[in-house]
Amino acid sequence: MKNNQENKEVRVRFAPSPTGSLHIGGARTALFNYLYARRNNGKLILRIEDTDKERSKKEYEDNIMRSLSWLGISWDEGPYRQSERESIYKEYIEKLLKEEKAYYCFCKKEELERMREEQRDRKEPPRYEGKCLSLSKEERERRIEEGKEFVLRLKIPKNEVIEFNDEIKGRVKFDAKDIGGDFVIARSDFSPLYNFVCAIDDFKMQISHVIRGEEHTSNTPRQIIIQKMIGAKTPHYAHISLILGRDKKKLSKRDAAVSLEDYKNEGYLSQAISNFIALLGWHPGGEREIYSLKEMEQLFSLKDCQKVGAIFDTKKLEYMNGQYIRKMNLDDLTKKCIPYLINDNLISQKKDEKEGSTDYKVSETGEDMDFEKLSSIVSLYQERMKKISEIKDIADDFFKENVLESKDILSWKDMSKENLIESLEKGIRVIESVEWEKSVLEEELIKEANTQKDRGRFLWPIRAALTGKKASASPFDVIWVLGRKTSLKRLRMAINALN
RNA sequence: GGCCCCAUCGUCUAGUGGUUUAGGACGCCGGGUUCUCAGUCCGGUAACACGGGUUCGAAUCCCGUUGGGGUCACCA
Repeated sequence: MKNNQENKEVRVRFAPSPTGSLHIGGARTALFNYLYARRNNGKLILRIEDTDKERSKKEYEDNIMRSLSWLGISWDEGPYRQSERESIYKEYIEKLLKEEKAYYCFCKKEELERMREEQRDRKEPPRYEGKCLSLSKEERERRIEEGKEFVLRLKIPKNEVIEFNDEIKGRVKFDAKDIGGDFVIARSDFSPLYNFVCAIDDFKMQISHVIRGEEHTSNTPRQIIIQKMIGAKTPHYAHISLILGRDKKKLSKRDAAVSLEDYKNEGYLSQAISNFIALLGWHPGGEREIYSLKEMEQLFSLKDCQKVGAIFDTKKLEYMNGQYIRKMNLDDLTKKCIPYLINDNLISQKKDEKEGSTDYKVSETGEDMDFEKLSSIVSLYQERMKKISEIKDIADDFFKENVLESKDILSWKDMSKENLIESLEKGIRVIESVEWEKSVLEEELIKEANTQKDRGRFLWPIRAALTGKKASASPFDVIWVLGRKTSLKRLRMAINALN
């Protein structure tokens, strides 16, 4: 006999089907389950719903688990795979058949489709009317003998109202006659279908709370019926509102980036993603909106979940990601930036044949570059990045031989060629003679800039010559990071370009 | 179409009958800092879908209308 303690244990599950990579919606469902388990000292079970053998792929299963881990979601049990539990389902199918709660159906697909169309035309809800229910035992056996294709259907009790208390939506009622008739629970090879395995597994795994997307609301009465038939207790249900695309429809593959891995690759931080998607449909109240996973684990409650779908707005995600990037320590940020620089062939990792602090090589110049230098480059853009991937575009000039694609970039307001050259030459003189100390460098450059009628006349050409960009970090920072030698070289190249 | 669910600024939301001239955040606009772009600081724009009730009082409760979403497979 189970004691109360055991009955009260919170057990939730995340049950993805491995037919695609983990996407934003699935990630949020997983997150809510995880948070709920943590908040209530419960367990999270990972269950792979791979009953569709055609569409299920191992690579997707791997992707899902990888993405969950990346997000910081860990599970306490599993992964269980439904493909490995077929004997359990078979047992129940046979039991139901024996008790005549399920039956064989030999109707052809085309036949059924025609029937559904007719029902639709008559403006009736499409449902299976139970044609094969009346087949005699002999007839049934004869057809099986003949090798006729069949499926197994569940005998749905008529005139019954299935009611459940949704933890988010409140009381939800379904009329048994509205759930589509005697639905199919297994194919002819006895391989079971979703609603059936889901109900069995939630029971077998003693799931206390089923937290899943709203699209499953209408499956709930079917699963409750099955649970009743096998004498299982129904778990609590909570259907969370959907994440919508810009078109206000369920977020789907059609929407730009939906796979979590895409976001990871673009340089979103997992903390930013979990924070952001959690707040899409959940809010603990008040005006705060930056929460760590740990904090959310303490605060999460189904009561604070929104009933309405939320549009996925990338702008705010970007903002939030920028916030998290700014909060990172520089070494960690640099480590995250390096793969993007390598991938863009701006730098390469040196084979560690020799001892030494130089770990990287600049592809274009062949120059060595150590981690410290890289992090000083990254530091200039920590406040400017929204996504890590931006580093390769925003800071590429640090890894190039010639940054000046066009001399046009050098001009500032109405300055003449002579004026520009003059500014660049002044810059060269300051850099050549100044004591190599960042504060002194900045001081001297500003002093020089202040002799102009506007500082831009001095600073813009220099910064442009140094970076080849309209937008960048300040010339002081750039010179300091670039170093005296490279800075002078670039300024001279700019003068040459003007002449 | 049947069934189910829902409805506060463009978006995410706070708000659970009076403390609200409806608060915050993103976005957008303007300004300060500034050679540029960011960042940062300051300010502004903008919403209770509509109509009936209930009540001394409704964004908050009830009903209806409209609108939106979900779902109706031998997918999950």
